[in-house]
Amino acid sequence: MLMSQLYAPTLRETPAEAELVSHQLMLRAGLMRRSASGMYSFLPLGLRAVRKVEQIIREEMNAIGGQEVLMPIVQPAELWQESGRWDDYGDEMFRLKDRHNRHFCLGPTHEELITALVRSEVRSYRQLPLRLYQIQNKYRDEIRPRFGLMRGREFIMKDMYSFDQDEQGLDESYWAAFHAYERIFRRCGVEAHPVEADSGAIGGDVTHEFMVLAEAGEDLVLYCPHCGYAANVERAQGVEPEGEGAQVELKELQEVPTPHVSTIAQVCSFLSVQPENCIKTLIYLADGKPVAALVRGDHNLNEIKLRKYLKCDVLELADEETIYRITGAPVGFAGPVGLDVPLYADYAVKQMANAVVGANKGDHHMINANLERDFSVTSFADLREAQPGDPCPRCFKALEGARGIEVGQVFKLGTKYSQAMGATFLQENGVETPLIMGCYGIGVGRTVAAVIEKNYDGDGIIWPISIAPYHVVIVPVSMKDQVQAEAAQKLYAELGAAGIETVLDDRDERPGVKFKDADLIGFPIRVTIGPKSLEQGEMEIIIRRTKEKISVPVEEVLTIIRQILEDGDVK
RNA sequence: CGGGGCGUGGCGCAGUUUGGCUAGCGCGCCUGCCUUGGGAGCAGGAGGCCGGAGGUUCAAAUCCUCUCGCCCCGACCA
Repeated sequence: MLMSQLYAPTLRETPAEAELVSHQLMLRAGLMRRSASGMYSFLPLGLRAVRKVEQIIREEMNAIGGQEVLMPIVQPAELWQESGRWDDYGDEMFRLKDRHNRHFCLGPTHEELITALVRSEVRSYRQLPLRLYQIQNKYRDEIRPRFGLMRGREFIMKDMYSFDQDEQGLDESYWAAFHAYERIFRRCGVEAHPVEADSGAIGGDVTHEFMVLAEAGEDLVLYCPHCGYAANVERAQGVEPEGEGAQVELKELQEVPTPHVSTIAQVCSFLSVQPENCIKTLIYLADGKPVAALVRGDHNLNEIKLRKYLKCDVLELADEETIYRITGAPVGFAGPVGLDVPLYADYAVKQMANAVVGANKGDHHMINANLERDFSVTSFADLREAQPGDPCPRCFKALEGARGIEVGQVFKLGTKYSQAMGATFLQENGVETPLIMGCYGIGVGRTVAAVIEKNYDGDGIIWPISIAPYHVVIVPVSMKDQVQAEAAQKLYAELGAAGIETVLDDRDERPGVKFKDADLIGFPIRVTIGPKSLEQGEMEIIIRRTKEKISVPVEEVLTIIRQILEDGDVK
């Protein structure tokens, strides 16, 4: 490709719309342009990187017996009504109607479609296992799209679905995908750590997310450097503490006026106490029934844990009116003492003494509240959001925290969809059974963004060879010098013939401009052709990642480049 | 959805408070000269219904109303 022809509009200045480095660089290097909030057009360079990632994914999916299909983006409402997700999915689903007033959505994922596709064709255990995947656009009307490709409303996703006849088969599919994912991300040039996760709206129990650790990540990962436990904060388990906590003298329960003091922070500063001595009382509606959840003032409740513990479908914070009805006080003054709803407390509450709590009375709190003496709870459970420093649930050493970009997730779905949608098969013994499913996603664009987020410097992107849009850029210092131009053309032809993806920067620009663009776009290898070295029969090979410069005799350039590409990245 | 901010040539911005003359600046773009090892220099030039609609006024980028788009923070933590 000739640089003079390549549609790669680079920008000298950083566009105001981008905050994340990867986002800025993708715009500056001319990989993509925004078309609407959360939606992007890929330009040639960006698309080539995307295609490379896709190709790696294809190879690894095929290697575990995956077969590629392509399903429509527009999906009929009926299928989603069958699974119950037409209502569950909410505002995040792009919905539309056709001219006959029939309802459709733009697929946010494809469990329903694939299940419908398979149920009419798979009849027998002899057709299993079946692993189908596609690489397709997905649509989610995100509440707040941001960070370029990190959280878009339209995005490219690889999604595989497995169908097995039993749990063991599912297990095999799951771990096959798991290990394929490890290979995929490694080949793309990033470390992605598998962490235990919550399955969210997709459903299922066993699931791992693959996280690229980066400050820009939207998720918090807790991991144990000692035993290797790693989990998304949504999932990370707490540990039930042993013993009763410190023995201290129980002081007298006392009501104190706290005018206009409703948040933990306000209470602490008003009463000169620490958040860890306060109990937060949160009133929830679990499937419509009021419950109270207690956590220590410096802890956050993990709603996912509470919902699971209560085994309820809908869990939401109670509205002001309900709170007033239940506690007899406006929002901000709820407390466990005398509260007549089921009370569920996080383990940490068990060890508290002389705590500050809401008084269930406007503008009042109580101090020196104590468990059993002043109030009792229905049960204790692991309800709080784990945080760095908490004990590891496996080995009890301190957990550490890191931010992560979720580039992939694998789920064991079980029979959630096959059951709801009647996707069954006949077992060997003739019994009709729902298919056992798994699903496995990779965010393609997000992977590209994550790779950049982990591979850049002050000059621009540093592509790993495996997904670089092009491998080599040839930069003659001056195209007007016949000798250089001819040498450049010759090398360009040679590299092309050798199957090396090369761009020749044939623009009549000053060398500085060409070097800057080459660095910004991030070609792994640059060959500079200048008058001085050429006189000595040499060219310069510059490694983008290390800035290492090697002078090489002209006739050896191809060989050396080949070798560099074969050796892969030096990290 | 709540809060904050921003929409002015392709990009980055000034001008808006206190309405006023041909709406500026840097970069980029075009032509020519010159230059060619890290985003050169000189000269000339093109390009803007100031997001859109309505209104106030002798006069609106500027004031008022409505609207659209984009960015950031937050979204129930009592």
